[in-house]
Amino acid sequence: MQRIRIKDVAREAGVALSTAALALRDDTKLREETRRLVRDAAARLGYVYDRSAAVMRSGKSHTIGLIVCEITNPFYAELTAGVEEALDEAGFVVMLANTSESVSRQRRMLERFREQPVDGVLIMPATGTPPSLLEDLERWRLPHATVVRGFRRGAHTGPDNRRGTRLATEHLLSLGHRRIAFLGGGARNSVSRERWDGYARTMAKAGLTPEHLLCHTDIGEAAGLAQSLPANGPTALVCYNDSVAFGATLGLLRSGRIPGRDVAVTGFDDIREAAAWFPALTTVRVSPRGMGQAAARVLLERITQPAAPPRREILEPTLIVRESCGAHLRWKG
Amino acid sequence: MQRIRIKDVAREAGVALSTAALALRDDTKLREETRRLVRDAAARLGYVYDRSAAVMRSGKSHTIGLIVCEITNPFYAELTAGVEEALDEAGFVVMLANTSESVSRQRRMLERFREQPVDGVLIMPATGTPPSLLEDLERWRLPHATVVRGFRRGAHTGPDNRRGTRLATEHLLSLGHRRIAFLGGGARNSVSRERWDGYARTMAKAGLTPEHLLCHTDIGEAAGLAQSLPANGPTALVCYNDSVAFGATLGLLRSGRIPGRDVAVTGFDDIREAAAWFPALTTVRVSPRGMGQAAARVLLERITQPAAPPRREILEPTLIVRESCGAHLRWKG
DNA sequence: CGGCCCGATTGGAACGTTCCATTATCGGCC
DNA sequence: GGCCGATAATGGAACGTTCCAATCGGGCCG
Repeated sequence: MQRIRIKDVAREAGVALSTAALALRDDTKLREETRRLVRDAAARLGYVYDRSAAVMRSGKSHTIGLIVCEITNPFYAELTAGVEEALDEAGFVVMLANTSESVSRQRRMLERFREQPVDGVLIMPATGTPPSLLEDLERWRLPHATVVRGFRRGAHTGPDNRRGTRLATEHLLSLGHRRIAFLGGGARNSVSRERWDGYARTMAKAGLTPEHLLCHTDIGEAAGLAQSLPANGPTALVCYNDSVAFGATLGLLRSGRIPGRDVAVTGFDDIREAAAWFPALTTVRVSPRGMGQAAARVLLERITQPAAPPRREILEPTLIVRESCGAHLRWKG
Repeated sequence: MQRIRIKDVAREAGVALSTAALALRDDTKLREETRRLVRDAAARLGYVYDRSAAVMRSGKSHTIGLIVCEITNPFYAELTAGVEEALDEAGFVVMLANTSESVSRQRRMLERFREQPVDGVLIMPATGTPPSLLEDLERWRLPHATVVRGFRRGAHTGPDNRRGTRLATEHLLSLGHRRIAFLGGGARNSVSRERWDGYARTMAKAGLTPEHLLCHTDIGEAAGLAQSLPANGPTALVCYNDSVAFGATLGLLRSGRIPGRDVAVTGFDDIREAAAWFPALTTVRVSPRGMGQAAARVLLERITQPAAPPRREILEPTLIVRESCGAHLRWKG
């Protein structure tokens, strides 16, 4: 009992090989009756479509390569889920590569995807990725798009990071804070730069000096920094993202301070855990899942219309006011 | 300027097609000199290996399908990272499918993977998956293995869940707790059953009655349950996993109780955030990343030796005592 | 009645590798 | 000098689809 091919189905149904192939694709060039005939024969024999042959002949694999900079980061995990969801709907499958922020691993995986039958790649560039990567992809004629982190050129989907931290900073200013520090974002990538920038500009416009408390996107590290914050230090923290904000609140708790009451904290991303947090996290919502879906659509557009100019989709973030900024305490007195 | 094939490289190097093919695979049947000749020619022309043809001819894709029940769950995200890491090392690529605990979506993806050129599938079965799935996979002759959640038969890698909750429960008993409840694990899958079982048996052996506070694996839901816990309720909570434990501590904080001091809490999994938590989470470590790597190896073994009996690898969990169980307070007085 | 067009079906090449059997070359040995 | 084995290289079929051009009937029109 060996594998059944279209040839066998054709013989069983009493039609030519190409007719059977057409029927199995449900091509309307064939009479409905013929199609049913073939379908039945296929079902009887237990025929299973062999994509590898189709891929080789047609050159389309209906597969895309997804390069994730750090899948254990809840934000990127959620984004990945969105990408996968949208691509599945379009009949595409995701090949996953987690680079763990390693530029060399990213390079290796991209070279593999070039050989692999992949119709395009969606990239969240590892921190420190040289912009020349984009040129390579273009030279390779590999359809591509970036998400969250991006370059000046090329198809891209991401949040308006400057606007996001501006909203958070303005909110804290409106609550009366003056010593507001920026926590996290020590990485050299576009997101770090833009988020810092939105905060710094807003501070400058208010006539205040920005202050950068550098740390990586790591709960433990952020917690340590917040814990050792002096009592006469900043009264509010604009955090690089939710994970850093979580760390900040934990650090404050450790040092006996209640986040929201003693020091205001804001996040960025609004990952799932943010609403359930203690205190519930005031944050800038960008909807990672929605962004993943949008990015998938942008890439699919590149694949189906390679000649069209690459689309750049900047999503507007919104400020979600909860408890960690202390706004709710103003009403309670 | 069209795509370069082996044929072109062969002509450039002045050798036969099959010689060039052999050389590009660095086959030792060829003189080193010939291999170099071909390699140089390939480099000169910018030859790119076309895997789709190789896959079709050889029947091996060096690709596996990974079915994740919920990738936004940090535990599974970490596990996915481990799988990807180990497979990459073996020269395999991961096709990702996130089922979001939907049995029908899982079915659909598996059927797709059957057509897709995939050498095997690694599955974290969605809650409610019928055991007949295993029979289907066997009938399809698709090499497979389960991780974390599994069935009675078949290749499997997972933690000793019973032992895990037993360790946690025994620890709480040794700290003097008597009213210990089990929180979470409302899902109908093997993990839920086993973790509950390990707790319940240990309680019974100590002559105490087990108590089940049911909720899904959701921080918000767990927080709500813990928050509304009466003052004369359980003094300790054995949680289904770390996420539920996080929820529990947040809920306790909300109701003005300090987890660890007022109510002891233990988790399960030891995900990354557990150590940084406030209070640092006492939990059962299973090392999701290591488990992912182990599972990948088990599946690869199935693929390379289909005739061998499927391996079942049960990993021993260890109790990591931190602060949330209150053990550290015993010394401080 | 013959030619034409249209829808339905067919035949066969092509995709770019891998795999297997075969040939060529050469040195050593009886 | 012919035979053998080993090493190095070659030739060509095969994998299972898709794609394109060709064929086949039958109805319609002039």
